[in-house]
Amino acid sequence: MEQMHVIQSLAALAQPIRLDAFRALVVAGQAGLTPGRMAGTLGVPANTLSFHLKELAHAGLVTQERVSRNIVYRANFEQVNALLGYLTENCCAGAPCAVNPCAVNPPDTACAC
Amino acid sequence: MEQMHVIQSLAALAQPIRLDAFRALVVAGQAGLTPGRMAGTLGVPANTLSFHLKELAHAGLVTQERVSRNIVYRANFEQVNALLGYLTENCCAGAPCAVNPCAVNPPDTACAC
DNA sequence: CCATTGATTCCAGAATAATGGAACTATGGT
DNA sequence: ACCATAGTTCCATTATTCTGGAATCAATGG
Repeated sequence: MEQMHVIQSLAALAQPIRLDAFRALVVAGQAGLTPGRMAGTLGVPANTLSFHLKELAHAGLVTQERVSRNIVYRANFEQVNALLGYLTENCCAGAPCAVNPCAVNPPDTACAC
Repeated sequence: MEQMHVIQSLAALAQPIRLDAFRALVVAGQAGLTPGRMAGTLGVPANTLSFHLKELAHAGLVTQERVSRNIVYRANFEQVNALLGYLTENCCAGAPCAVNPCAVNPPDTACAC
């Protein structure tokens, strides 16, 4: 995952409406949610929500699938995991440290915690 | 960790200079780095870097300690872990899912993965 | 106490992001 | 073909963030 893409993902999540929407999708899991539903529960105008969902989709954090009249949005968990891993890559130059001992990082990164 | 603070942390990381600086601090670990060093390696004017470091500090992602003429910045790992946990809280409403099986979440959150 | 080095603050211009009204597209029902 | 519903795109306004020159503050050495 390269720098630019990470920035884009972080920026996508760094906005109240988008963070709420994303977290709702995380909770919804495989079932996903439609914009209509989200607009209702989050109390956001449809066009504004659409704008923000596009940001999330563009960052690859959510996927869209049309189902008849509706469009179902789902959180993209792989993308989130990749993002989390990036932040602690090579932490402490390999020395034992305070980062989550259960290793967000894949084994090939230098972090030994 | 509340919503507003999470937004602030994500926004702090969603900027190229700040993400570079933060990752450098993550790698540096307990030793930390001074603004002077970072300005050199990152190729950023001192005042601009200072502005960005303040953003990171304000979000609680880094700490500062004065050591004689220098100020040593260090990454705050606890804060990062809290941030990562927030993103996948209650994922999939408790159903088994694709989120990191090694559980970024503390045990009391519903995610069973 | 003055000079030097390391770092921050002040400021104003430039760039980027967020908002919501109105118009548009797509699907399905009658 | 027509209408209703679900979502998206367009656009202009507003608000926020980024940048770097100049001035300032803090600590040390002569």
